[in-house]
Amino acid sequence: MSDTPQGHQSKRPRVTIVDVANGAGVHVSTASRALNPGTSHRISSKVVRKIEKVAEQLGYKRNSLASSLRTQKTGTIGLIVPNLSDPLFSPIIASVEERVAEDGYVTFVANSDYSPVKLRSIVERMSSQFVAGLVVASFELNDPSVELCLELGIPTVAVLRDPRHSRMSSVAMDDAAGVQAMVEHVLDLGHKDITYVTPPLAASTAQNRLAGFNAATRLAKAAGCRFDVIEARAYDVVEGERIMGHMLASGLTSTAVLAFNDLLAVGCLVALKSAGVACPEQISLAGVNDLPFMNLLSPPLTTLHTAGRDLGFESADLLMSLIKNHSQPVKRILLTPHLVLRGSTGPARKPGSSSDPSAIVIQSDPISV
Amino acid sequence: MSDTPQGHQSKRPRVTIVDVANGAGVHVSTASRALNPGTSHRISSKVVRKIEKVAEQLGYKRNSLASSLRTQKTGTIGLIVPNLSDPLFSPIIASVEERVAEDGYVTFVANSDYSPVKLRSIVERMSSQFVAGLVVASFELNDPSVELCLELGIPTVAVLRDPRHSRMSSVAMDDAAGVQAMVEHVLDLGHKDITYVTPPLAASTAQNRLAGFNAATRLAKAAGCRFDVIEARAYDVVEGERIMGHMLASGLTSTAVLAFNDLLAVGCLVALKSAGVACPEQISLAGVNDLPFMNLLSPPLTTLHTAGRDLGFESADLLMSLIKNHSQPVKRILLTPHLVLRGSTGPARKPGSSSDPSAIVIQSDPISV
DNA sequence: GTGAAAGCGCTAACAA
DNA sequence: TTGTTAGCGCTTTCAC
Repeated sequence: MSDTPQGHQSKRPRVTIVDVANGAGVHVSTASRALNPGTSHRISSKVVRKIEKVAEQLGYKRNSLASSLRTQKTGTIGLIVPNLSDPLFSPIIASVEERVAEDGYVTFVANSDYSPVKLRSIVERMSSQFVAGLVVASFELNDPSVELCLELGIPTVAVLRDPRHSRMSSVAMDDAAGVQAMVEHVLDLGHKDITYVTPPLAASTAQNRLAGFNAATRLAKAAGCRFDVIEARAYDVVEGERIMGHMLASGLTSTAVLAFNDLLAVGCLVALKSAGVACPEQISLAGVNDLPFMNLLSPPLTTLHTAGRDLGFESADLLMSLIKNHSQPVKRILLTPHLVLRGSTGPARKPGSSSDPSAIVIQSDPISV
Repeated sequence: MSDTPQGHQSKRPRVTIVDVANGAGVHVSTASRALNPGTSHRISSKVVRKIEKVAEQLGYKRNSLASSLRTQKTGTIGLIVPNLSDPLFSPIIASVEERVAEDGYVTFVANSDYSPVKLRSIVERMSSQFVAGLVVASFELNDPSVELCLELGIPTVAVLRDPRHSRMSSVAMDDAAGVQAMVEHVLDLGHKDITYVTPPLAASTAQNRLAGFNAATRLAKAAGCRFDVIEARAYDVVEGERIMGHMLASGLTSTAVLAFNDLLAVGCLVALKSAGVACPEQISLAGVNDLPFMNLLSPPLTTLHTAGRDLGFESADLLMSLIKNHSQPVKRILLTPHLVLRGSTGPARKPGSSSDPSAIVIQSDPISV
């Protein structure tokens, strides 16, 4: 990092509040009061109008740096995500930006790259920029940055993460319930041997989804069903492909594979295709998030819909109210994901039919893109 | 917009440079010089070390607001895109953020929502926040904000847009060449009747791609080929679906349809599927951008790859050098898109075979997901 | 309802 | 090499 960022020099010298005051023949303090919504009522409306007119003519723009320095308040909020390129975060970024803009705030974004160390330094930097608040999608389980934010006194909302044992408000999906619903869906389809692909349990989402899977299986295990959990090393398509390849090579018996997210599921799908295993006829597959285009894959992916815009909006909304009233009770908002049933899950293959592709009866009704 | 954004109150009063100076037994100005990379060499290294130690112990963080107010320089740059939710911009956002972070800058993002009016107000707001520079993906053709940025003296780089007749630097794809290559591709496949779907010509990309199409067709028209251009009203999947539905209904004769972008192409694909028209056997289809998952559609989409990360990196890099040296010559960087051939384009159907699906010989070699 | 004056925290002349 | 002083542009007591 170089340390000497430079600014631009405006061509024309900037118009300051002093210029406005002079132009209107009043004192700066009067101009300041007139130009601030909170204090303009203390000035006669005649003078206010005059000052506003002069300000308009001169093209006066308040210097927010000076204003913030004086008031110790800024009109900026920070948004931190673990991976700016993941399509999952796009609607969250967009909706947070929209919601805070309603209250006159602008948004800083930063990428923590799934690193708690980077996250910490971003939080510190944003704190030193005096952000009014933070929306963070990057907290790991027991992430020290949670406490850091709390100690720094920065209003903070965790999104898509649930720092359960802290005093931090959060907005997340009800992961456990969602996965549970997904397990029930495949059980309904007659599957008796189900594998769940989890990523490393660093994030609360990973834990919650696994908990949902385990909860659902506890009931079904009595009925003689078989359940497996396999741990992936990452969250992406490549890893999904690797892990499904691995499973197939080592004699996968499951007829249904549920993945932590769509990216892993898509990777699994790719591996199935290249191994010549039919989905859903031989193996049913499902993901989580309902990313764009999941409805257009072949087969279209059954998944849990994550309402990104709702998450972003709710978290930004919560942050705004937190900023207005610091001593608000901690809130923990859980949105319910809904099951999106598509072509990648189907009836379990008949017991007795081998996993030899040639023995499989193709019985899917093709679901169009 | 409410007008009174609030900041957070730190629990502990902040440590200022005065505290550090007192702690080290030196004057503030000495502390300031010691703590600034640009001036620390003027202080004896012994004192520098002492001051750094005290700063460290006290947990001093420079107040960037005060610093910026004094120096008229900020460590922030602004990034403006027309649609934060479009996957096309994700890698651009990510790579811009990464590149400027290397030089110690943080990134503001904002969404112009394809509105020149909103764009203008965002530019003004960012200017009043003293951004050091701007990367803008939202400029329309002859957008007045181009001149505004230039007049305000803000170093600005247009990305994915090419404000040709202005003094603004830009980084974009060579759209004309790309589309031309795409036309040649389908001509090679034997297509003699080709339709290009363009959006409204508000953006330079739209103009350039159309120009590329026209240039390519001029040559081929002599050979008796037929070319059509149809104008869509938007850039998205829904519009693609609508327009293809419309074309089919009004007796489309083309055997190849090239769309302005992948989203429109995907929409076309959806419409083809629901109309029972085989792609590519009856109609070949291609897009532009190579969005995530385009390789996994059925059929996988032939498209032009837009290197989002490269675009973002190059534009941020250019901006950094522009900030360091304002009087740099205007640069216009063009990246060459490459053709990604997949399953959605195939040989033209035999002349004489009707457009009746039942008469079509299925001859695609299936390309796996 | 308006003016006077102080100061947010920092850096950059100018001195010494 | 270090200290002195002024001031970036704004808001906010405190007077009147």
